[in-house]
Amino acid sequence: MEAEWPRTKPATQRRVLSQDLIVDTALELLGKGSLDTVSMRQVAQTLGTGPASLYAHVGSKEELHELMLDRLLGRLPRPKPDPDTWTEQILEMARAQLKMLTAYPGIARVGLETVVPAGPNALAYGEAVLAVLRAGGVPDREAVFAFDTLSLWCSAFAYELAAVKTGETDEQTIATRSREIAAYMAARPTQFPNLLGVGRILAEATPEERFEFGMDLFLAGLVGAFEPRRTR
Amino acid sequence: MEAEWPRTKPATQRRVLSQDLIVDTALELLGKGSLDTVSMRQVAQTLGTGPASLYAHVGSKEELHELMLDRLLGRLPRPKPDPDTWTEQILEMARAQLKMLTAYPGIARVGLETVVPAGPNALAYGEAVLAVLRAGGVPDREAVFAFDTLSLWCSAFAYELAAVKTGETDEQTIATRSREIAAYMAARPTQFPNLLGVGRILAEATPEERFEFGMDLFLAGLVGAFEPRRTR
DNA sequence: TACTCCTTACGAACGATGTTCGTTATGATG
DNA sequence: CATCATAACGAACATCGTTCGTAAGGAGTA
Repeated sequence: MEAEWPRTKPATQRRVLSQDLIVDTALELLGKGSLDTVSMRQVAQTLGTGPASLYAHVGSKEELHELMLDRLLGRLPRPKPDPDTWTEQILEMARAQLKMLTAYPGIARVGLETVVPAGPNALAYGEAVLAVLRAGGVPDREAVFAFDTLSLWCSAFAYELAAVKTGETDEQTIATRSREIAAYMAARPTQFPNLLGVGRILAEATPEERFEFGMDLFLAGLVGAFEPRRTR
Repeated sequence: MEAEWPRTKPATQRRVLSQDLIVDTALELLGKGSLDTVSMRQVAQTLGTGPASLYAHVGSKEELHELMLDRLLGRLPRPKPDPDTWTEQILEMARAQLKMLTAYPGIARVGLETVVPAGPNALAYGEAVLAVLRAGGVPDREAVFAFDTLSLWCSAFAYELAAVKTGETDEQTIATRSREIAAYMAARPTQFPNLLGVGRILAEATPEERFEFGMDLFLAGLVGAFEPRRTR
């Protein structure tokens, strides 16, 4: 039995990295942390290597983040357009989008920061939303703008939610702040005649309620915008 | 004439820092850069000192950012509620909010990340918006939710715009990407029957158009939500 | 005036980040 | 079997937020 000769290079054979593997690992990390925990070093360490190794498959951290978002967008449902139920289809798609964005907290930020979502899945999803809108009779201009508004709304809402989800903003901190605010306003009743009474409505509302309210406004406004006299 | 004796301590007398001065300096930096350029070190260096000196007046970078946002919120107009023109007043306030948020690109992110905006100016502005809404006859619940939706919409839109404004995403990069996307879709016409034709509508639209479209949807939906049969 | 004490200023350092450079090793190609 | 493009990787650089220990200034008191 021979003592092992000290190797100058690691015993394990050369790692086989790939863009898919990196994106997978990054998504796994994102699933249990915020976007900030998905650093080049963390991903590399999870893969048992150093950060420099990733740059052969990914141009930058930003590019990695966009790849992650596109991967997730590929999992969204793309229902077959139905002219009769198009508003419900849009609702369904928006809910799925929000659910996905909050399941991977922090990825919403990528959607907001990416100026032009260029991934194939992003385009396919955009095509799907547009198809439903146009099947519903929404004119070209309104459909495109509505898609734009809808994407922004979902991403923004998910982004706001992510701050709480990831635990980077303590639940107790929120409670403390809310109490401080209430006390601050209560001490100046003449300054806040409106906020004082109704502030708790927002505090007690669930995120789902707030999201649905926005969606209701969006859909009602959209229908009214291109069918202003439907009942006539 | 005597040669100056080398002093062990800096020649300038002790600096007089203050929270206001720090926030002012930070805002000045933000005005000509992104939020990332407003680092503790940059602010300190602009003030001619080290980063540690700031922590006597500001708890953390996050707190500094919130202070900056609150300062800016204090400059927004708070019109006297007018039941006859309340929708125009809301429009005016939203436009002013967007203008401010884009004048200091990157500050919108703070608004999105801050779970509960607690600053006095944030509260005063919320009170003002709520006052206009209620003067217009919007019921309590709808008014509060509408305020929430409106804030999120403005912040999100400004955040998206900031990426372009600060130049951190090159104008040319956008053009290149758009061309790539167009080529990608043109090569797969059966896959993008809807996007292909109307994609350029969005590309050619100005940010103002997109913002106004969202505001139109918002206001139309809001009016319809609590006055569903106004014309009866 | 002399002494004490508390707040502020600040240099230095710690750990972590994204990215680049130069150097190996590997697997395919000729 | 020799060659070579490319992936892997160790080390380093500049930057970041934050903390610690120390020095200095002014206010309050004897």
